[in-house]
Amino acid sequence: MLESTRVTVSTREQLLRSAARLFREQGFHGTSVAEIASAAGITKSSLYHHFASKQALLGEILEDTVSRATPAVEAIAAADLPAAERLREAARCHVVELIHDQDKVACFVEEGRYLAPELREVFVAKRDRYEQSFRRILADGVRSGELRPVSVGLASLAVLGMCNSVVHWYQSSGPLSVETVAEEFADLAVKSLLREQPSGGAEPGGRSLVGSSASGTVPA
Amino acid sequence: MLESTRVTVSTREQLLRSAARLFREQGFHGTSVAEIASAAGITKSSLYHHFASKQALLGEILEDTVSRATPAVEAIAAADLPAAERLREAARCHVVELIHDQDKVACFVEEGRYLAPELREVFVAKRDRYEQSFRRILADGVRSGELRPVSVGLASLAVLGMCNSVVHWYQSSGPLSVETVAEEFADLAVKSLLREQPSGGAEPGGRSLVGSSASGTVPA
DNA sequence: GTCTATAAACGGATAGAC
DNA sequence: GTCTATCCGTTTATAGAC
Repeated sequence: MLESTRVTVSTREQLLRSAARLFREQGFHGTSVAEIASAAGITKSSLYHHFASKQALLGEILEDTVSRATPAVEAIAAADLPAAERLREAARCHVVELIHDQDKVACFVEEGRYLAPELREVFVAKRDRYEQSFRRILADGVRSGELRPVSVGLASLAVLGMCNSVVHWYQSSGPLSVETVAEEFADLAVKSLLREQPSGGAEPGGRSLVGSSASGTVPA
Repeated sequence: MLESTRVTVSTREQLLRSAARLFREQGFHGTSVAEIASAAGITKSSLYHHFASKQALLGEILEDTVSRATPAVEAIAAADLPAAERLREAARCHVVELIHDQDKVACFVEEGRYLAPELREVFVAKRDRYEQSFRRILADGVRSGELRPVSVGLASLAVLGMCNSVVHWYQSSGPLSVETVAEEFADLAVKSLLREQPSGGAEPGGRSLVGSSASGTVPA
């Protein structure tokens, strides 16, 4: 590390980024190797010097994603905190990571199913391990009575499905900050499962002064 | 209607069903016209007698879906009921319809973005109109104070994202009934947004006898 | 590490016979 | 309505020069 911050990126990483963006926009099968190479500023043939196949490109995008996200949620799941707080933090972390590298995560969520059988097996195992952290938190919360006695399997899929959907509409150029979205979604996840509301004491049917809390409209 | 129940299906409808199944499994761009025709028991050329293009096939799948689902949720949104009850019913209805024609709805959720620009404009407008029913219910609930003062835009996307995710993992051959999933998800949606929990009075930190309420494990 | 050239297969779509 | 045969552009991937 002789240089302070590297702004240039290796051709290899540039190819991964271009591929992730195009796979997200057009789908894995809707994107040609030539397009990826062109977006990275080289020819199709040169791409094959860096990656053995289009499949290998997708595989590495998914690997990048899961290897970065898994340690973070596993640490949260293992923390010495009430389940509701761990759930909030895990959901928040999930959304933040998702937006941080939106193209690659979108590939993880949407295009992972197009991996060839051999690679897909590994992918599914790693995805399951990631999701296991959420199931663990929910199971803890249900066992302790902190959370409602829901089906842990269903509720985990619901929370993850809700959070993952952010990848389809969030635009960093839009009015909503990463933190706003992450905290709102984490809040929805926790409140949907909490046994007791730490209520302010307002009566049912009471009025609210607020019509819509967040500032802007949400892009389609 | 001289015959009681038609078990045979027109070639045209058979093509739509085959296309929806294959688009769902392999993606729009990952499916060839020849595969669709073959799955319906005819040749590629014969398919072009029924549909002008692969795009037209996708367009009609989406049209089928939206034209069946929209009236149902619009009736619910307009009903003279508390917002929380309308939300529960709309979410339940959404999940039931989604599972009822899972292949076509999966195309609606996942493959609609691959429509050619002209057709996509119509598609997006119809999808927005569908989602508008959810926003309307949520806005009513927030205005009346029945629901928490959340951002209606964000919360609608959260609820729909959560419900739509069912399309990715539900298997009718699995242990979970349509009704179980629909009611659990509707419950999560309502509880995430309700201002006051109609609580049974258990104390926070209390114990539950139930580890996991639904019967079986959930498929990956 | 990048290029030009090319292989070999597959894609959507059409022509025209029956 | 379905077929066989075909057009022709595009696809993934490779060979081999620089």
